[in-house]
Amino acid sequence: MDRPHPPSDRNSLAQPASGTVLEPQPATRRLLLVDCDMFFVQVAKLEDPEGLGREELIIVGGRPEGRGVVASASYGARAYGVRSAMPVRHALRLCPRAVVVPVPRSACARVHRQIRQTLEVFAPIVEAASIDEFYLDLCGTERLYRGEELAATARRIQQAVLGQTGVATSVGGGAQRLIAKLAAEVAKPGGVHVVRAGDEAAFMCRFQLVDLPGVGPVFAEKLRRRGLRTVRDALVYDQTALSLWLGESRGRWLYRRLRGLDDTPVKTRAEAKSLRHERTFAEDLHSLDALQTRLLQLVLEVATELRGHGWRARTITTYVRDRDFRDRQMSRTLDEPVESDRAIGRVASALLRRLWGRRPVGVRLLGVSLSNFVFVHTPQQMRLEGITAAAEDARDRSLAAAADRLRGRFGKDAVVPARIIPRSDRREPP
DNA sequence: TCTGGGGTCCTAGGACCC
DNA sequence: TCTGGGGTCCTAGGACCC
Repeated sequence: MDRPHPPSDRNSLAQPASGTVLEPQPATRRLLLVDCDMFFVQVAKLEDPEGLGREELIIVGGRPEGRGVVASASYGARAYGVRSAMPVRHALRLCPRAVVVPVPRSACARVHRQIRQTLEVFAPIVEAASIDEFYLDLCGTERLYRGEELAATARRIQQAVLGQTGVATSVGGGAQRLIAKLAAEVAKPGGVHVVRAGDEAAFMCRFQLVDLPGVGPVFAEKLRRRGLRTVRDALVYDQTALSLWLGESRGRWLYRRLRGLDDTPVKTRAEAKSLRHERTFAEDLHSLDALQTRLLQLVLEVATELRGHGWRARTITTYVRDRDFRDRQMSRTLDEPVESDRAIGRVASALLRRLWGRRPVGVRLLGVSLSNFVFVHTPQQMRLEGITAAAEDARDRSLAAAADRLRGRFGKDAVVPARIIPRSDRREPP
């Protein structure tokens, strides 16, 4: 992913450390970004070809009466001014005839996998940057494609995705991820745009600073206060000036980005680093009891997903968004990773109690996040019995596994524990 | 207009260790 | 009495992305 703060600025020409294998690198990379157009809307239509498939005005997001926002809108609805992240209520005022449907999550995940499989036929490295974006590195395919123009390859890939999954895409191409990403924006909707090596600097000059991935509203405002709105405005400053003003790492990052310099590799994605489940309530919750009840459901959801991956987690985070939109969180890292509803629930619940104690005001959103994962089959460090108490034991784990099996057979509401948290907290986690 | 849900990465201070 | 330097881990907050 493109990041505002790259961890290092390694010179790509630097000699590798001894022992690393030298791989021949082509002079310029051939990268593509395949971006699905209004992905959620397309998937919703594919799922319901006779109903939604015939509609023109579609908003995918929360319920019309709830607190949801627009996740994706059809081009018809966008013509009325509907945009992503806009509250659904507001969107419906702009476009009252629009049909509102929830995000079809499982179908999106399925279509995502189908698209990836299609792309893997064309490129040795496919990186899913999000649910609807894929970077392709066509390294080593020069002979296979017999010198075919990158734009022609891109069009064949586009056709294959459409033919095999029914999803229309826009494709950007170039020698850097940043360039491919911006080229895909230019290509929308449904086109292909490739920037030739050497044309990057000129290509960048057509953008506003806020168009650059990694420049969000806060950073854009800071730049605007200096009178900088476009890439062209900012190009007159050298790296020293930008670093003095923005700090070393951010200054260097912006300097390179303005010029289209980006040697971030395309890599197959590693496993997720965190999992979270959260809920925004239709009405703010005003009591710890009510929050604890909702917390248990979230713990159940996120813990089930954790076990589905075959992972355990060491870090548990409970977070809230207060009624005034202030976000707060507390986390706890255990000495040993856990996976059971009971162990995770005990920690999450204790954290919630502390959050509430510090600021007992109405809560609009509650969430539980798990991170610091360990594979279940990774050998655990020996524990000194009697010195530290385990956060969970074999019984907790087998109970959780049994509940997972029942939910797998009879649905997710088949087993709902009456009480994950013991009334007396005699067994504090270590 | 009143702001979802699921992610990633960065910063900065403090604890702790050598 | 006045006080090193570097590294890692944990915690809380925040920007940003789709």
